[in-house]
Amino acid sequence: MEVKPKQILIADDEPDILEIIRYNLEKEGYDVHTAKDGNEAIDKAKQLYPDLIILDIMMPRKNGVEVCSILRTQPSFQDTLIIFLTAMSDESSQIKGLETGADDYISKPISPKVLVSRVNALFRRVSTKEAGKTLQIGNISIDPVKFLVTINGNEVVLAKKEFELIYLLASKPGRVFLRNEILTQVWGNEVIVGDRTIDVHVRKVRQKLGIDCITTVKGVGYKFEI
Amino acid sequence: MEVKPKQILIADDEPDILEIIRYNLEKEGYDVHTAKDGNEAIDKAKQLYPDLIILDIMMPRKNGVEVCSILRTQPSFQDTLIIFLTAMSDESSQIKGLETGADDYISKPISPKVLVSRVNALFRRVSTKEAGKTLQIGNISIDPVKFLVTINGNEVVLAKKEFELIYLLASKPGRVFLRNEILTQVWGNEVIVGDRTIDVHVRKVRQKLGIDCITTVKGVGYKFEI
DNA sequence: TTCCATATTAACATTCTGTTTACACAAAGT
DNA sequence: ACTTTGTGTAAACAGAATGTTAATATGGAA
Repeated sequence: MEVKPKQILIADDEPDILEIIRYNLEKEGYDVHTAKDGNEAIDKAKQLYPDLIILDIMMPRKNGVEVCSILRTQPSFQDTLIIFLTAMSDESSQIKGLETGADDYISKPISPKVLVSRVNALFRRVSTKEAGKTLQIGNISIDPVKFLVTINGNEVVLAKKEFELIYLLASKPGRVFLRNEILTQVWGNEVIVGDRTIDVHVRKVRQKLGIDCITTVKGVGYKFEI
Repeated sequence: MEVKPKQILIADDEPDILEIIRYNLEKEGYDVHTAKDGNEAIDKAKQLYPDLIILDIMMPRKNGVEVCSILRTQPSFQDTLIIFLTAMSDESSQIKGLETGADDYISKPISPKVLVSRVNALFRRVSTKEAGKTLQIGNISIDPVKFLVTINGNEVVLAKKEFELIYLLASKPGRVFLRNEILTQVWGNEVIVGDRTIDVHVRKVRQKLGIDCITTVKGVGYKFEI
């Protein structure tokens, strides 16, 4: 299975820092996006749904802690990884950061080596338990390795996009995914497709699976449930 | 996910101050409304139900403290954030302000930086505990992530507006929401709809839930209670 | 290249939601 | 009793959102 590079969003008001981080993370094979203040970070986060967000604590237009708590209130960012950048001395923000729901923090001045290893470690930590795993919901299993959906032992073959769609939805059964969210997660954030594209894929999945496990929430999005 | 920008109402009789504040807060991404005296502040507050009200202490036609205590007597403004603007020297009003039920005060002359950070801090304080959470009242649970209302384990599917309505009411069980308040919270303050619109939605919710958890308070509004 | 499956669009059909209209009903005031 | 005011209900409608189908594009494999 072709693995998309992880999307990382970095927010810091110092362009130099931004570039150092970008350089080192892109070298590692990540896709890096940047924002220069808190509000831009929020906007881009909602637009990209990145896998990891790195937030400087001290930023204009909403500091890192604020951005973090705002994002965390939304279901879509409940499980997004967040790392804080803190001034070395500032211990209290470190604590506060972790309280607010950050997954890690990195002290400035930044050592590229530390940065990269922390980021890798974080992805490793979640990937071991989360990603690439066969989902099992009721009598349906979704195996991303074999690229196979099985219902009561019957194998169903899905096309790539169809599979990614059902895999996304099924990764959090019950949770509603906004159309926007689905678009960026499955199609990628630069691709622009028409309104009906999602529907058509949903339809095909429903059709192929034969059972009714994708529910429409009108005006909102879709969710997986049996 | 669509998030409405926070609504802020500012009341001050000096147009310059009004504009400075407006400029800085709009830059932060907030929606700003203004009033030039105490009475206008009250009127606009009741019309907008803003998330935050910034009141100058010295104003014609009811000063800030008066406005604050008047608003605080109404349930609808019990949880609205209020900040006072005070003259630097005037310590007694600061104390009085906090006694009256303000959440913070800012000394004049105003530093945009201080202003913005105080405002952000205030929102952060409340946002961490409030938003996006599953409500649980008695045997009813209202889950905005799954977009689902559950009564004794039975799932009830509501349309978007219906859900937003019940979620608002249930967010403060027992508290009466004025019709106006419901309109601005659920429909938004620019949308104009007819008188019966709320009723019809209330009716549909009652119907779908099957149990009687929305109480009519005639001449006033509705409240959630079991 | 040609073939084939997949992905996307376009056009149209369908469903559902939100809103209004019209009227019934209840409570309170005169 | 009559009027006024406010809410409940049902039906009807417009428009939004989604479903469906077929046609077209795309891209990879033979």
